[in-house]
Amino acid sequence: MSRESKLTPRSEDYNQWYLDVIQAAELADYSPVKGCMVIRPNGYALWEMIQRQLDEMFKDTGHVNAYFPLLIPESFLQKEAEHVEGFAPECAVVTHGGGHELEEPLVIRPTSETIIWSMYRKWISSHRDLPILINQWANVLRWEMRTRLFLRTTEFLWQEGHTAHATEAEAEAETLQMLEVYRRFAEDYLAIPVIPGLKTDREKFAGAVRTYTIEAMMQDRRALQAGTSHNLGQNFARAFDVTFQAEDGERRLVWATSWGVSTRLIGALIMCHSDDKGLVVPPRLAATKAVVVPILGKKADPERLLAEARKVAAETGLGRAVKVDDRENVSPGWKYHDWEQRGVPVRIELGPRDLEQDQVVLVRRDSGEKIPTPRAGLERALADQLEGIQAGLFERARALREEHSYKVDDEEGFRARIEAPDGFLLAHWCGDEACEIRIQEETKATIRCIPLDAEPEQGSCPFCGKPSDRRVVFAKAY
RNA sequence: CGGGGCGUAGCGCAGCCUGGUUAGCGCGCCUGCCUUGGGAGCAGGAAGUCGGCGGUUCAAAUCCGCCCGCCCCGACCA
Repeated sequence: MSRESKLTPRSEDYNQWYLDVIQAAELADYSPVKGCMVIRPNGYALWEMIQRQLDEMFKDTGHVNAYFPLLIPESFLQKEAEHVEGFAPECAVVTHGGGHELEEPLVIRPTSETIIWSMYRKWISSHRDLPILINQWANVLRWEMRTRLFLRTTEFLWQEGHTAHATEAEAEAETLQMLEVYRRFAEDYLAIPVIPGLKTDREKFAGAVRTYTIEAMMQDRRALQAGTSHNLGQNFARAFDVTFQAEDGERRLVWATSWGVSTRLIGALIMCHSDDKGLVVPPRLAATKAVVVPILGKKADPERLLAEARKVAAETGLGRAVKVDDRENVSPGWKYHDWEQRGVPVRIELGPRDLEQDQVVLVRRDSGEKIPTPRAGLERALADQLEGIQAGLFERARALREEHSYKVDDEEGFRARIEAPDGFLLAHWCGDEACEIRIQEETKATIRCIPLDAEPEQGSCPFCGKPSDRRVVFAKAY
């Protein structure tokens, strides 16, 4: 029996459980610098899968990748009023280089709008130069007061798309298109159901006209913003004087969007699917989709068993995504726990008895179900199980969200519901920021978004009683 | 920045209150034997600036002071 220390149960301390899962799966480690983290190979593999898929989706929608520099002249940040107000406090500033104090301090990018729009000014002169559809994969740095692995770290990896358009309508269409790309990615690959919606002015990006978001519910029923897409209007074009000559000969300001997702998605993935045994990775995102565990022992010729295990791996048709655990110094039971902690979707057991019966035993990470499977039909059976897991994880997460989404119509009901164990509160809101602030101060709940598919419905704000024509999503958030 | 907790071997901890030879324990690690269908067993072994600096003392992991770091909880944010 095990004498290993187990993970803190989710039910006991969700936050500690989250940290335990990360450690047990070797996803990340703390760096010597406060607030920064080292993304270990297992964690980086998840990021690579995210990158690979999203990059395809970006390119399918006409975008190209480029790279803009890490260092930005401090003055650039100050060109857009709201933007500077939003980011100045959390910027790290380089003041020295080459042993001398710099003439102008350089800010380490907290986001790249300013450096990019300073370049767009050079690149755009005619309507024929538009649209510009650029994305970049990069690191950014924000001096956060409080950090949490993956969810909020001082430095993080992300992608930021920055597009320039001739018309407002085109920019809005782009903003919504990318939100939809994010929604599809989150649901089809991360298996995380999300609510696409509009942020309130209070919650929107500093410098944006409108911010759209996809909001997800974690297993502790708190909300997590998983991606954002901004319609920047002409704010940055104005700040950096970026104009183009239209067909009619007139010079006009360019319309802009930006959109991004970050390594925070890995945090979402962990908090959405994992369990008391450790990480659970949706098959489509798993670099290792299956692992063959040979049951070595005296009952069968170990050499032969190992050779068969390797054959089984080949029979899965998974290529690099299947591993054979041929370690001889640890028991099969140890290996089971080891791979479960790492979230590998399917374990393939192969022992002497299986060998006799020309079969393997598939074990699902999500349910623990053991499925004896003939060798002959392995590839197909395994593919089916992987699909089943992918769909099952999404469905389970969706069910949890539905179960914990409540319509509330009065202040008392609102206050009662928002106390632990929380959930999404679908309530009317008058649209007044003062009311929004008051609700946050008194209940800790924020408006996560105004869902895009919200049906028009007459009602009244549960706090001030003023009329409202649609429900919004309130929740406690990460 | 406030509140709480913690710093002793790679990890988790005991020892500290009541100072006293070579600072312990579990896991992990190394070697060998033996095992292997849910975290095996035996034997041997390596591994420590006790977070740092200063003070008290014949003597400090232990008492006192200052400092540093990290984690968790809150206010800001993706």
